Amino acid sequence: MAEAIALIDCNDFYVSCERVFAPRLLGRPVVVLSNNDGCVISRSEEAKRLGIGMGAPYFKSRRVIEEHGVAVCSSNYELYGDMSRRVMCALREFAPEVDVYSIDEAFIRLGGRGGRGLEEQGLEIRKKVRAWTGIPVSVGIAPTKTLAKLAARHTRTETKSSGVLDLTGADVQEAVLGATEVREVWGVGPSHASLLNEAGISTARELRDADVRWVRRRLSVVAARIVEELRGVQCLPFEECPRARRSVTCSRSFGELTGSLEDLRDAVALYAERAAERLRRAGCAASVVTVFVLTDRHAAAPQYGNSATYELASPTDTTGELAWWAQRGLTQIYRRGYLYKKAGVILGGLRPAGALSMRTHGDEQFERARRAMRAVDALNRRHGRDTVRCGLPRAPDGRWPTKLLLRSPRYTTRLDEVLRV
DNA sequence: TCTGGGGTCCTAGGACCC
DNA sequence: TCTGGGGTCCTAGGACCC
Repeated sequence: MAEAIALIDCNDFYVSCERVFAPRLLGRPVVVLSNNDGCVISRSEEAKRLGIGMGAPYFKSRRVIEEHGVAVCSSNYELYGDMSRRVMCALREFAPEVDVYSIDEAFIRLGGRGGRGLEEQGLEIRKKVRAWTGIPVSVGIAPTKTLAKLAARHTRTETKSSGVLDLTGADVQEAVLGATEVREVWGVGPSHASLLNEAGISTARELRDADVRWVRRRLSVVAARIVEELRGVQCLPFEECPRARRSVTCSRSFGELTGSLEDLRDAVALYAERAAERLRRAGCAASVVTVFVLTDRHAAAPQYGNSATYELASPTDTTGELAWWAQRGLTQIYRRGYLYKKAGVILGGLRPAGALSMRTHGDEQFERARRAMRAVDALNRRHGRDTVRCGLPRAPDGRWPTKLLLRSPRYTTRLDEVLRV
């Protein structure tokens, strides 16, 4: 049996995570909101049927949510991240190499295993992941990643479906591609979809059969690769090892607007700290620091947005140094008289932190700072985030605790929040 | 009143070089 | 009359993903 690629896609992932620990949410419409309870970012099937849009502002769906008694959860990324790790662990039982694509999706390779068919293997994966983690998944099986994505999506939207679709056969490919709109193809966004539609290409099958040179010219090389992938030619490699990160961002919209530099300083200090923590967890050091501020683009008030970027003489992974540059940038770009909605810190020029020993050698101050970071990280890992903080924040948790009024307990990662029976 | 956060890659155009 | 040709690097902005 020829090798095939399977995409395992968790259904309505954030909602499903909430349901694992709160069975009262089963069978009823549920949505999960973004930070500040701003947008709907995950919906149960029941909620989708009520017409609640993906990414739609919460306040716009509020009426339908109240009318139909939709359960509403603030996002709980600690829980989702941990559940994701469990799902990926389960998948490793089926294939040694798992290509983790996002928090709720992964590719694995499927071959002939003891003569069992691909669909049968897909059903077993689905059953086991469900049993071990409580998360329902869809499985798409095909010769390429793009076709596997298409298969998983198709089986999820079909009303009578086993949750598994084997798209390796020519006939089933023909039928499914013909029934899939081009804008549903992975990598085709709204802009490319309307361009393709104008050219008379409206289904995935028509895109597959389009002139690849024309697609290359009018869209991009990425789009040309999609065409090849739809034809069954592998262009997107299976990635056994996670690719090296290129940047780390920490940014937030504020619960309320502010015009004060002091407020922005607090926010930027917190974001720099968070970004630096993530940087160290990834085992990286950064040599480029960017800080940005933005006003509320939805407001009628005067708009302003700016950023400052610094290239560091030598890379670092210490919070103090990174935060210093972020503050310096903030001083540069801050303008009085505007009401700010959002700020953020981006760390770039990433490289493995191991190479820092070059710099450490002979730089005692830097060496001390790095030892301090290791100690701080260890304490925070052991006793919970923000047990130790860097610098002197005005408020223990920043000025704007992100609004998370409806967040569920972090069942799997906080001892004081475990499920009580 | 109320619109998230974190990423990647590609392209076009300008600056600059020989 | 008649203005080369080819290359690299950088950046901003666009498009897409979840």
